[in-house]
Amino acid sequence: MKTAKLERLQAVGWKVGSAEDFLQLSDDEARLVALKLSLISAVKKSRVKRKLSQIDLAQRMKSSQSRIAKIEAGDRSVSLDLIVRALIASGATTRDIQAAFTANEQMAD
Amino acid sequence: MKTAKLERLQAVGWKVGSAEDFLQLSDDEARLVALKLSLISAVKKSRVKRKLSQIDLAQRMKSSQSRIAKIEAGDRSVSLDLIVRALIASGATTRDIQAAFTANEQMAD
DNA sequence: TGTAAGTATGTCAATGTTGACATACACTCA
DNA sequence: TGAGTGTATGTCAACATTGACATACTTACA
Repeated sequence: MKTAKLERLQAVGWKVGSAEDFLQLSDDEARLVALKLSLISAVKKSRVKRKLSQIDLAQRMKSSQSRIAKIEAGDRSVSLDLIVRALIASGATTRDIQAAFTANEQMAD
Repeated sequence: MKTAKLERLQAVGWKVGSAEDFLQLSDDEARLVALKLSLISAVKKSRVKRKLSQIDLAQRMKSSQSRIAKIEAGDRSVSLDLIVRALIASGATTRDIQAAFTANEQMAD
């Protein structure tokens, strides 16, 4: 983005926007979505690997079976926070989490 | 947790709870907090490295300067979602994000 | 000193996320 | 068939998070 004439305008503000901004935002958004998907599949993989039912996992993280189902279904009412909490509660190691990110790298861009 | 006499009781429910549950929850909580802190410091590192002001970064992710400040201050009104968005928007590579997790591994357990 | 750029903190209405619950669906076993 | 176990989906009041704004603090530079 050209920072020429805009510098004075944006001052304290910041709502400038441009096609480039939009494109980058789309790209970033895509990266975030891909990351979420990777972590989601890691949750299910980790849970099943440890032979935990959705109810078991829900107990472990003081949540409910329906929430776990929504996590694994990729319901949009589920935050990244909750996904990572589920991943940790499912017994996933830090290495497992990193692996999910690695898988994500292949999907991104 | 012993699944003996409880099996019948929990049935559809799942609010059983125990000292072990509590301890594990604390541990999981600690892991999540440590992870957040790692990502937060990665955000600031990445932003500064690329010579972006908080306003610059805010523009990139359609947020506001005050939110970026709160992210970096570890304000508890900030979600993991927003931290990761900031990390991505700051230009951090997937490798950078992984590095943040690696740093976290040293802090965990 | 002053002024400009960057950062920090408090507030709040709008929006997003949560556990909980009901209920439906899928599958296995007897 | 029916009972048991596990999973999926819709709903909602309570609670959490958001961008936006005002304003204060901090440096650096002249």
